[in-house]
Amino acid sequence: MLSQIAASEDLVFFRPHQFLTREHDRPEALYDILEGWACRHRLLPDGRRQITALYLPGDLCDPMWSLTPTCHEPVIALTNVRATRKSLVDPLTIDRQKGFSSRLAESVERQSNWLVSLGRKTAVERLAHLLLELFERMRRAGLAYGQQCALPLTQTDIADATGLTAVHVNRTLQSMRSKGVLELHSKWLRIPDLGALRDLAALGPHDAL
Amino acid sequence: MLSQIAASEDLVFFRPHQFLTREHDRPEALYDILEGWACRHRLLPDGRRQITALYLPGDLCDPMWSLTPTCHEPVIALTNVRATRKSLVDPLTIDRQKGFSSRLAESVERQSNWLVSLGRKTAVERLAHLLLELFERMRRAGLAYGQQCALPLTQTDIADATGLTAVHVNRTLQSMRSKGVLELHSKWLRIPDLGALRDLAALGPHDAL
DNA sequence: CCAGTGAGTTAGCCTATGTTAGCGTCGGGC
DNA sequence: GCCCGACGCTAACATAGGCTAACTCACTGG
Repeated sequence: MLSQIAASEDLVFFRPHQFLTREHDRPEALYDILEGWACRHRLLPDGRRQITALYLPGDLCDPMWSLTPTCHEPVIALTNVRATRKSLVDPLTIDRQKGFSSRLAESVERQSNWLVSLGRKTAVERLAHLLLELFERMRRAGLAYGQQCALPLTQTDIADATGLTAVHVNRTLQSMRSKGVLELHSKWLRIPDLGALRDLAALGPHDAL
Repeated sequence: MLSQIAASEDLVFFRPHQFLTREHDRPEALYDILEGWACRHRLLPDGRRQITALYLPGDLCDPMWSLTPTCHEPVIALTNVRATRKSLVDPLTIDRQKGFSSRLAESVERQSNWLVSLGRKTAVERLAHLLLELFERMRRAGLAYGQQCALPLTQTDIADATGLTAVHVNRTLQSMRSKGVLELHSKWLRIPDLGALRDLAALGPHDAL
């Protein structure tokens, strides 16, 4: 039930629902994801759940831990995850990490984007925004093939990331699919018309993904 | 990427709606607010608006600019603001600033709290949460008097911070007022029963404010 | 083989919240 | 004194999205 033994000093594996980081841990290491997806989330006392960040292959989870004395939100695997563990013992090693500060900046900006999405966007806009973001991140990670990529989230995961219910995510995805702006079957996403999806996402002219 | 706050400090003033920082500026200075309130926000193409951070006296706006190459969201004054301008000059020593990293950490954590609030909480919970947070911050800044403090936001501002409409904020505040959990008239907040308000805010057992 | 589980799907009903519109008050500028 | 624009407030109506509950498929394990 706890994490499996590392195959080598740095390499670690996790199964779905396993914790990479527990709440209130003092952050001692960051995980660089090689394969699989993970998320950071929060549970309200009555069980409502909000996913506050998604981690894809190539992501560090979470760069924000380098800023805070304690992890206020747990990180869990959504799929099988293979990662390398980067010790935080010496903060300077992290600062020297190649690309660390740009990853941190991206992470902070994405959090703002999500805030706007959750606060002011409709279901269609939130889904379009999320799926575009994820596709773009997969593309940058070299994991997109043309207009397609893997998307190993359940509809419940998507609901918890977008602040909707799973039922409504289903309804909304159906309707988007029937309009031909996206396809999403069996953990596989295809975006026939990127421009159309962007229009649906209510992005500002300067919003990057 | 990290920048130092230079020794030189200028006193500056802003009027309501004036920009402290414009979108897409390269951040050259942070403002330490001495008096008045400000916010960071974002506008969607059709005019919907989301406030992504609030700045009270004693706050630095925005510590996050030290992480990003460009300000992706404008900061504007909500009231008259008096602040000192801290120039960002030397890229290596910002973390020497007294209290800077803890301010940054708080700012990052608050952003997560808001994300959960916008994604999963009801109107009552969001308002309770926001007002508690603001009261607590005012208290820490030495600006609360017993169970009261100034709260110079319009109901429209509150709506844009909580992802609700001004009309619904009004309705909900009325109902909370009639239940005796808070009073909010003429820019002045009173919280007769802090515990009751906390219960309404759907906070986790470990959520600080 | 069967039972159990997780995921996607659909339907019907329900309510929290949005929308629109209008009213009254206040304070500032002229 | 008189506008005029913010702002708070209310009411009537509209709807996006929540809630509950089934049913279907895999898939898994015994």
